[in-house]
Amino acid sequence: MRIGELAEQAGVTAKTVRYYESIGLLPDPGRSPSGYRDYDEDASQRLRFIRDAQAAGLTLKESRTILDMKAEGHGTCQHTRALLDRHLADIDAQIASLEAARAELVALSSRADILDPADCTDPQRCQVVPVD
Amino acid sequence: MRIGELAEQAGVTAKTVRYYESIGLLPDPGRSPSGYRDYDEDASQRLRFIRDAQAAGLTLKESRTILDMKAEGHGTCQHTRALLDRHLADIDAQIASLEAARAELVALSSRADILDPADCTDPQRCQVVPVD
DNA sequence: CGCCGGCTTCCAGCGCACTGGAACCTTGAC
DNA sequence: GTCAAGGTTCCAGTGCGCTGGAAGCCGGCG
Repeated sequence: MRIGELAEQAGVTAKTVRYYESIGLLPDPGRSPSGYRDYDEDASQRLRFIRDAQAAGLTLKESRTILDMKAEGHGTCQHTRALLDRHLADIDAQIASLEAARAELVALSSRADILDPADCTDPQRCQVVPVD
Repeated sequence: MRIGELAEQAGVTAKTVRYYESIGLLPDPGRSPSGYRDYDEDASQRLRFIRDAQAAGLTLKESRTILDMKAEGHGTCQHTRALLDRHLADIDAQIASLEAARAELVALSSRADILDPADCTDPQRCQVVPVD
């Protein structure tokens, strides 16, 4: 598949895909005779893993380390194991934080439900809080 | 309390606190006669909310919007409500992503458990994967 | 009294992850 | 043939969230 299709599948832009390639996060793909990049399902999976990992707070560099690990089969080594476990701990901490923030927002939101909706009639008042 | 104590309570640096103040995220605190910033419990809470919100993927600007909202009591307005709900949706999506990434890492980690630990005896081999 | 850690301001720079834009080429539909 | 959509390279710029460092002031201890 071409870069646009790949990018859409993973929910990124073609620019981002080229950027990932430039920093070595995605391997150089094959090229069509005309010079277009040509991707397979592997690339798509790899890209999706990167997105997930990134959502989990890993940097691109860290994602790369893990992907390299996977590729080289060095899963048994102490320090790679430690790296994984550290990230797991990070992720768990992040999930906890997210849930705390979520609770905070839910509280705010339900307070919005209860309070007098009459306050909302004046568009001027709503402008007070800048949304951008 | 002084800036160092506040910072430590929230797990940030004093520099960060001053930076937050400079972008209007924290209100100007009172000052001691000698010019030192003087914080109360409110500031500490606000700072902790910011950290939580940030962990949830909100930008500092968005945190500010929400805090302003809270302060001004404009919780009932349609668009502030929408803002909150949008963030809630974001957070839920992020939790899902985190859990996917978590599963992925757990799988890698447990694979590390199962595989032959004999591979780990040679320190050279472990160097193959750069950790930083 | 000196000293040191912590505070003050101000300004510059940095790392990450893109993003925009110029200039040009390819593909496929009409 | 021509036209738009989408591909190519390369380089510079952007936004976020800090961070470092200089130069100097305050408070408490020995």
